Amino acid sequence: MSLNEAFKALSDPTRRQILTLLKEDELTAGEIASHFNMQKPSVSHHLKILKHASLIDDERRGQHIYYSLNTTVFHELMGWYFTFIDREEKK
Amino acid sequence: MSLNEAFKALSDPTRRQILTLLKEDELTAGEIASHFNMQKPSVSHHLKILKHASLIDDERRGQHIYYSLNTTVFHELMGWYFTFIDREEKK
DNA sequence: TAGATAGTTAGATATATTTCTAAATATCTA
DNA sequence: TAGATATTTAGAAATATATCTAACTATCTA
Repeated sequence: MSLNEAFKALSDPTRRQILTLLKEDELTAGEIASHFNMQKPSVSHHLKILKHASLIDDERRGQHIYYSLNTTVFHELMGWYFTFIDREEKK
Repeated sequence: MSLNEAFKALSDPTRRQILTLLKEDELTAGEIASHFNMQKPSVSHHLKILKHASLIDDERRGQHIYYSLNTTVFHELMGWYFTFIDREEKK
């Protein structure tokens, strides 16, 4: 999965806030939605984009779907940013 | 300037490539534009967005405007990402 | 199996973004 | 100062994105 999707996914403030919520612990779709002033289908759409970018994982347990952070891509993104910081030391 | 602008600016592949070009050295608007299959006004628009997000600086020298990286916001973004990676060590 | 609860999908609409062409501004040089 | 070069601004068109409501799917429980 290209970082392209991740950069796109991270460009929306709602999606970044969802990730921030998931830093603490996994949450169900409903719990996530309850944090926002937005209808559930809209939140569901954001979750889909985050999942597509591999920034989160989902797992159904009974009636609920639990979402959790997947940090693999965060590491890759850090690597990308690091190439910009890194060059300063070479000067 | 909020990181919001930076995240938005970074969501476009052309803009990320402009930043990558500027890792090597400062470049004029024309030099940057010559790397893309796109008219100059479109590149100029991307430069404006990067500048607005404080990801680059510009400086006119005679007829040319030189663009260069401004790494301050890169550091701030790294900090944001780090809060996601960091929590893994706490487990 | 019917009803309730959790969540997604579909489709519409409003807004934002990307790109283009044409025109304007800034600087240099003969 | 006129013409050439570098770059941006303005405005239009096409595409993408975010959000909503209505309807659908999945699971649980009485």
